[in-house]
Amino acid sequence: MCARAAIPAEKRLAASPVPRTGKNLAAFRRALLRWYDRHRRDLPWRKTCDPYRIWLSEIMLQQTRVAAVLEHYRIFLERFPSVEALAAAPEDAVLTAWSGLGYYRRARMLRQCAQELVQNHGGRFPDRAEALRTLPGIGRYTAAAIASIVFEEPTAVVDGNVERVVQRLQGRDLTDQQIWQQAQSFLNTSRPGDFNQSMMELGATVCLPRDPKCPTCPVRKWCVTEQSRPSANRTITMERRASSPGGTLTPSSSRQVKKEIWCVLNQRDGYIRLVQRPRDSSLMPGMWELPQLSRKPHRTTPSAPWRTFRHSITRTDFTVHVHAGRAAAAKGKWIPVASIVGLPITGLTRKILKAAAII
DNA sequence: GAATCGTGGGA
DNA sequence: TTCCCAAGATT
Repeated sequence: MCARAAIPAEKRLAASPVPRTGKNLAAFRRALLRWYDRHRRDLPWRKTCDPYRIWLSEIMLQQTRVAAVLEHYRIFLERFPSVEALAAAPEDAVLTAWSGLGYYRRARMLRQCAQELVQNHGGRFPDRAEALRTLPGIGRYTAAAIASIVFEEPTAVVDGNVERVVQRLQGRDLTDQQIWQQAQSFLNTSRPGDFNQSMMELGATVCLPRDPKCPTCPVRKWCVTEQSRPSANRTITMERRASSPGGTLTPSSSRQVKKEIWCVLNQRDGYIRLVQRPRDSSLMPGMWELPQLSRKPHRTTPSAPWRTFRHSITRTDFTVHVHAGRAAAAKGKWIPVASIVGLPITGLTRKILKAAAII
């Protein structure tokens, strides 16, 4: 738990109507926090109260699994140990450290935010969610997460986990507004940061989307969904809310588009041929990748691809044939292999170069 | 409000 | 293999 900041009394005492008695509510909070204290995962951003590190973890974790974040988090902090270091860095350096994590706009806004903090806030983070919310890349969730975890502001977070947990507890569909309201009413205002994390942790490790582990759930006795389950051996999965008001579970289940592409892994004398995506591209702008062929090669040597990868980007499933050798690659630049580590390359490129033992 | 933005892993 | 995602924010 991090140091408490001075929070106005009216906010601390703000009470929303809840469908439980005060006694039940207190027991619910106690049970969840007790479970969190005993079972929470040991994660690096849970060992610090440094707002810079908490902020970085929250941005990296947006739509991204913990396992994918861990290594990037460590390396990013080595490279940019402070807001000042990040603010002073070239954008490409930040993108390089972000390479492979995806959603690269997060990295650019992270740097913009750092610059704004240095220029307008003396390099310090605002301690209230309302103020944090105005910074680049910080939305409603992230603002509340930083404010509650770092500064102990009693404000609830709602992410995908919390949404699912609240819906299950209630056993019915709620609008976004109702979910935020419910989360706020559940909040333990003595330990808001820990309580928020306990709700998310529950969703991430117990109240899973498809196969919730109800028998081990610390708050099952307050859960309408669990109570209505016909048998402990059966699992209830989240039903889709395709067209319900406030429905946010699954955004249009458009099926994946399949595409086949060919690219060239062209090496010579310690150099490799790479091309930079347009700076104004909506997809991975300014990042480097292997030169692509417009269509399947049929007269090249060798004609068979060196290797084939599968890689999905947003809604497109790519089958990527990588051809090795000296195929003419008019586009791109010769890049020294040794300098690739300092270049923002796409996740696919990283995957291929690793498979080729180049990086 | 809907569309968009990456990736790797598990069921 | 295929599908579904995971600690959202922006436009």
